[in-house]
Amino acid sequence: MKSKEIPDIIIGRLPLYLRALQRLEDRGAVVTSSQELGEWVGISAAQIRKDISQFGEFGKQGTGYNIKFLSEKLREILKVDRIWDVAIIGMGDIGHGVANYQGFLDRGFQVTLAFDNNPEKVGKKIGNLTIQDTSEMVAAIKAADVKIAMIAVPADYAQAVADELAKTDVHAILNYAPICINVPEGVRVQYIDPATHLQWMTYYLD
Amino acid sequence: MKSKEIPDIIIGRLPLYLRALQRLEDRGAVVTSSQELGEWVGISAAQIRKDISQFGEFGKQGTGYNIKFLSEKLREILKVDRIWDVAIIGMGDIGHGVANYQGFLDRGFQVTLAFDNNPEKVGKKIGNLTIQDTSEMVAAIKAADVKIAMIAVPADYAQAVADELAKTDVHAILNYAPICINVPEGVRVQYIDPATHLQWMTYYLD
DNA sequence: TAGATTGTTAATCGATTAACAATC
DNA sequence: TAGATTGTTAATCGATTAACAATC
Repeated sequence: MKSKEIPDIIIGRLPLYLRALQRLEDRGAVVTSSQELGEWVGISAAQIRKDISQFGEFGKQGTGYNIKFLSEKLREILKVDRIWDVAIIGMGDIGHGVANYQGFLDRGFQVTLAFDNNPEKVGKKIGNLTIQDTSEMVAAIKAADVKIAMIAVPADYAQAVADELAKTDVHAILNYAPICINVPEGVRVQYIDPATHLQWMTYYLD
Repeated sequence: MKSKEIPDIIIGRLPLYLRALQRLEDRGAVVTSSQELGEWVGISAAQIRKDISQFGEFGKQGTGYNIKFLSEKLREILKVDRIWDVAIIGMGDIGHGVANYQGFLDRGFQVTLAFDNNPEKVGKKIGNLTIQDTSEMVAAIKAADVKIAMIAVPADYAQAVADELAKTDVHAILNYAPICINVPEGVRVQYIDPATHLQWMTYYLD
């Protein structure tokens, strides 16, 4: 058991390893090596061994890693050996897409609350989810003890939503609004902005 | 004019600067400083100055950066001083969401081609976009001289789509499928996988 | 035993920060 | 001129890679 803090950049790679392991397992593989896993995720074998070894000795010399065992360990480390409830704020196109997204459940998440401030949308159902008014957000999130939220409102409202979320126990925010938000100490934010990703690549086009 | 290669990580920050500058401009600001811009994007002032200075001397000592001027320069550097045509492959929920996304046009992109291999979807319209059969993809992308594609098919088909795209002039791929794809030298790939982002944060939750 | 692959250390590489002269 | 802020250099910090003993 290490007590020193693990660099955030290493934490960020674990989900990629887990994702690849799950695919290897689906294919019926039982063991893998840092070499093979590295090819699947596009990361050097040395780095994968170093990353994994931060958390324990999960491999066997001469053999490699047992896929099921390592997956389990990674799920425990990342705390996705359970299902987390997630709230979405903003039920426009993006919010709808995310609410319908089928890829969450087997990776540790389910959307259980949805909010919008448009009275025409409030009360509508998406699957078995009923859209609530944003004015009820803080109370509903507190009551459900939700820790994770996704912001899918226009950029101009994202900071206001983040400020409201600060009144709850939400400590992880996935922000789809194309703007950097300020949050209290201890709250993590991740950003998804397709235009930003595309602009990163056009630099290299001719 | 510098001839040495600019680190990719710096290129990746330029879109964030540009995004913040556009918001500052919307607010009516005329000049900004590395200090202020840094607060908007969550990056140190020193780093912003260093990043920007890789490309020229765009600021004025004692004054800061003219927002309009710097935006223009960044758009030129990133080559988003034009509109790029983009193709989407896979018209499920994600593909639909991306096709309808309103945030592309004023940041340099427009979706002009959409493909799916489901005969029931082929021929349907999304806005003024008609879904074509994936079998026509290579020919259509070549004919339209499209350089950017977004993959929104299930994980099991993503590599096959990438292999087809390798036959075209597409050199930038935004991959929504939760899998790492192999592409030829010179082709760039960016990934968007919300579950991966969420799993990065659950580590820190309790 | 021989072959393979881990876990770990030391060396390399690259990125960030601090500091300040230049100058608007 | 005095104050402010850039552009840039040198110092620090951290991450990646290479190499290999340990061991399955």
